[in-house]
Amino acid sequence: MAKDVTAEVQKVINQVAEGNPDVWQQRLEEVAPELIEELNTKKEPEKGLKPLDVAEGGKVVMRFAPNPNGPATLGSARGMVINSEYVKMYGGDFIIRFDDTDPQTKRPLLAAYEWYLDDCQWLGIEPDRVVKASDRITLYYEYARKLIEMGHAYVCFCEGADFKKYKDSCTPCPDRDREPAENLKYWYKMIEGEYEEKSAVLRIKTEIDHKDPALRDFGAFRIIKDTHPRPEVGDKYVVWPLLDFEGAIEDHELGMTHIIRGKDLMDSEKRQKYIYDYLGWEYPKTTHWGRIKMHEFGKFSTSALRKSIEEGEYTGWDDPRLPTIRAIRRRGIKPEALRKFMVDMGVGETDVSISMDSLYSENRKLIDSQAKRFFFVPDPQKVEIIDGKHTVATPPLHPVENMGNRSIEVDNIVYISGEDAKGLSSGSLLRLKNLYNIEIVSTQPLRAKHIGDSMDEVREKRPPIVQWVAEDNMEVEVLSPEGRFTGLGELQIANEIDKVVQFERFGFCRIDDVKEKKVVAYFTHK
RNA sequence: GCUCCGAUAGUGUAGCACGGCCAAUCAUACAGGACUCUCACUCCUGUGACUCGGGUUCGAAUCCCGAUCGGAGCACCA
Repeated sequence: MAKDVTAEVQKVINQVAEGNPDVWQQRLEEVAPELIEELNTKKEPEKGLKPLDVAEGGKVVMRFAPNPNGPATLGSARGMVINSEYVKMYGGDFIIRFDDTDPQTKRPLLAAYEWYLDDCQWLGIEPDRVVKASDRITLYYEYARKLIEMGHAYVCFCEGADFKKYKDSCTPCPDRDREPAENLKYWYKMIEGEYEEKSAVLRIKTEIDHKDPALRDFGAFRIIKDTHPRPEVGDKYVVWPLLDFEGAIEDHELGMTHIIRGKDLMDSEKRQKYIYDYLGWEYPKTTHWGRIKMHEFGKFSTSALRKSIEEGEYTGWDDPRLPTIRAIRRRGIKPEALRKFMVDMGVGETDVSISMDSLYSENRKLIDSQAKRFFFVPDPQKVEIIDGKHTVATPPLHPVENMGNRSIEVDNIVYISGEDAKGLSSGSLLRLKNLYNIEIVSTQPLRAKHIGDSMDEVREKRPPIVQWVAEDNMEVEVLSPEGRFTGLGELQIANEIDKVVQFERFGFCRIDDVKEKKVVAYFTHK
């Protein structure tokens, strides 16, 4: 019977394949014109984030769970933005959870807790709840006790290397089959501090002969006798949960519906599912994303960076050479630009190596109409204008927006950039932007004569139009990801503290600090 | 060694669950042009990709198998 249907269908298909498409088109028009319409309407590509697997009208609880052992990076921004964006889409709660359960190798930085919240706020995100794992250690102990009693966890006294041998050969370690009551006794001794670091571990029983070695009896708690940096916690505890355990318990306790995390934690999920099964919980829905690397910034680890900062190689966590949110902020990038950048990147499992170009472009569009224009001359070269008379130049503060003009007094000395001075020779013409035209008469030293004011001449002869700075000026230092530029700038820059301006033909900068005759600016982008 | 992922223009992304709307989307980059007293902004035009090999099918970016390449886990890190 079913065979007949297949044959019949095949016959029709062959017929269709043989026929002239135009004929079929006509037939379709006769039979079902509405389908033609459907054929012609293109599928609209969906904008923004892909939908999440959420029940109709259902809410969502999602989290961003950093270890505050350093400041938030651009990678962190992805977690903050995407998670909060989903919560905004579906409604629900966004939770920040500090996974600060390692006072030793990933020791939290006390200030970083605040930094994270501050950066989050800057991004326009209000967390509905903030949780610190280090406040909830006893909660984890409770579940540990339960699992021991159920026979799903045991205290293991093996040395690390020994346990690895057992694991690699799918052999239970000598401690694995002990009675729960006995395990419980050892567990209490553990948390009371009777054992030394590394001498005992609480393990979750999975399957010691699982084909994936990553899933065999994983560690849940270990002993660390370091003091926790948070004074509220201090040295209250000597037994600390590992991420797989802490995260598993918290994701359930906090009612997480969806988790987005790095794909390096895929196995972590498989391990955690044992705990969920034992406790009869339902695992949240998960999505993974790949690693994100920024072209412009090399690889860096938080601990290595911390060292470099302490040694003075970087000015701090907001050094413009670093991919931290604090650095991006200091450079004057707008939070909207960063958000859009992250949303456009989406959530994919491929590791991405992205360049900051898109972010810069996005930001440029946002700030271009607001940024006042000024002259800044890097690597300044003095030019004497032999017949230069006292003049006041009045360049507009913005080429299209009506922001008024600045005024610059000039006598017979100007400075142009080393780059612009490079190609000059006797007879070269130059337009000093918004001032007048000059002709070079000697290069060593640089001298020029005034040859007219009109733009007509400029349009005709097309000399380079360059920015310049008068004799009465300010020293300007620009800190950028590529290094440090020093030069001269016009006096009015001093009024723009904390603003993003454009140094014409140089790039956008945020004026960070103004002292007597000296300005420090952070380079935003070109 | 064992185990898991992934692969679309220079970069990032859409399309893949359900094969024909795909001579493949959008952004950025790059090139050319318009505008402009900035190399900014804006506008126009152009460049540029389905990793490879088999298979299934009338038809494959989409399904299947293999290879290659890349990433990750097997921690008393997160």
